[in-house]
Amino acid sequence: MEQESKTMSEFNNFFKSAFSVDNVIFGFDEGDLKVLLIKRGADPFKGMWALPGDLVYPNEDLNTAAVRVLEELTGISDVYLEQVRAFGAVNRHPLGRVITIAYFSLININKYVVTAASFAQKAKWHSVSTVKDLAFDHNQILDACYNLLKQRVRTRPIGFELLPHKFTLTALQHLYEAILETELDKRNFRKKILSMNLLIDLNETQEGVAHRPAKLYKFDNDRYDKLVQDGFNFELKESRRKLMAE
Amino acid sequence: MEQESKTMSEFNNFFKSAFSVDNVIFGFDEGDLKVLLIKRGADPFKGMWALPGDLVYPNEDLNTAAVRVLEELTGISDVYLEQVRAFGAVNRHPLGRVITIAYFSLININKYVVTAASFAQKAKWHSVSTVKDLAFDHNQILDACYNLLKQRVRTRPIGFELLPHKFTLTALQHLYEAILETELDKRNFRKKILSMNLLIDLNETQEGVAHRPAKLYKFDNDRYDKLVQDGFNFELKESRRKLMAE
DNA sequence: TGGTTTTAGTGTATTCCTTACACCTTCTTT
DNA sequence: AAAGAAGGTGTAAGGAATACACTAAAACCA
Repeated sequence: MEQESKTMSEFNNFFKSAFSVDNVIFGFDEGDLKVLLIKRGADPFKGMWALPGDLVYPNEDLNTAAVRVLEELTGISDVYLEQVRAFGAVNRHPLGRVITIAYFSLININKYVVTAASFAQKAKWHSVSTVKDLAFDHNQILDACYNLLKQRVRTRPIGFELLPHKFTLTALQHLYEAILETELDKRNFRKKILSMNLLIDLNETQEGVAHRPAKLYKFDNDRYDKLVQDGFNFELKESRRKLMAE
Repeated sequence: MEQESKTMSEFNNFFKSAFSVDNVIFGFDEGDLKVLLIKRGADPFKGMWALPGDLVYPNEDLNTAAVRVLEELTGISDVYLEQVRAFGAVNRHPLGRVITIAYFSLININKYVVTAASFAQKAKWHSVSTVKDLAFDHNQILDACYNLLKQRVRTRPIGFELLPHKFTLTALQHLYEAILETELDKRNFRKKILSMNLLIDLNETQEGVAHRPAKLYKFDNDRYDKLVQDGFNFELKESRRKLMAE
């Protein structure tokens, strides 16, 4: 939303009420969950970091707009993308009534290419854990998206979307640990993940590491599709806290 | 949304783009999950059943609008209400671009009073399982809300919102069975529910039933609030299907 | 009034999943 | 060839989910 390239009169065309999409684009790098933010070059909130977004064109579906925002900024399409919810507090936008539909998407950070749009908008990856003081209500939006991601990652095998095509089990575990902000037991994690039969052993190993190289796996899309049709429920439990006790 | 009492010129004020809320109001009666629908008295979709909704006023928060729709129609406020998501397909509204934010709410059907608004709009409870051919994209919205309800009811103790203040364990079980469209084992259900210590035994029994009267319980709000603060996770499992086998 | 009807209410054994936990293997580096 | 670093593996114990059947309490009726 709130794209700065629009003139004020174009902007006014969308009012009295306008709607936008904002996209929380997650990536994973250096053992850390990242989010792609852009630095605002114009008021309101000039100079502050914000979620990438845009007003929705009159003849454009919401999902299409979210995909467009992602594609223009990153050059990537065909990724995991899900609507979270609408944010519509009356005063969330200083220039008028704008509600925004929040999306989150998961991309393999290595596929990210700096596009003209992302260059112009000074896009940069930030660690989710340290983000603060975003423009508009974007902190609130980020929180909501991150919470949904935490839930999704437990109940659907979407973590893979954040990794390269080929990955090691340790990388996968680190990803889950970063997202869930918890430590997982190596043996139990592997047992659980492998028991789902959603990984294909590529019979390849890492190269160029200064230790025993790990086996590489890829995600089994075909098998996943079959399981989804059947009502499959991926579930990953956190270490159980004892809460029922009085 | 799409309230018929607006004149065409008032309606036009909201366009080019307008947004509305639609509210899926669930109730429980006669062992059956119900949804409150209104019969449209004007085009578009004149004569068809639709979800209650309205355009959002320029200075009104989305949640406020959803509460207002519920209150005007039913006379009830202060109930469980949650946003589901936005629906914004370009052609979802025949008169122009209108996106809608879907909410669902849970009410005790006995508290429902026929208001002037609900009378004028011919509001009526329908069994969720038999609803079809709603106006606009309202079937799709109902489906999404029902799916979220199924999920919520497993992970949060919100079922109580649909029952009278005092209820029996059998009534509670029937409610869960209706929502989840599955049968539950009586003993296991009671064990699970009671082990959460979220019910207060009122030391009262049913009256006027032609069989052994059941004990009455009420929901323990205070204890629930404490548990929520602590990150409590209510969980109700379905009978486990064997899905991992190849 | 006693028998019939109807729903309420209760316990246990089995199975399966979750958890906790430590050592050997394989590769690189020096 | 020894040290360093991460990879990879199995088992026992505890706890939750499941399956399952009879007795208890009230109203109704003959």
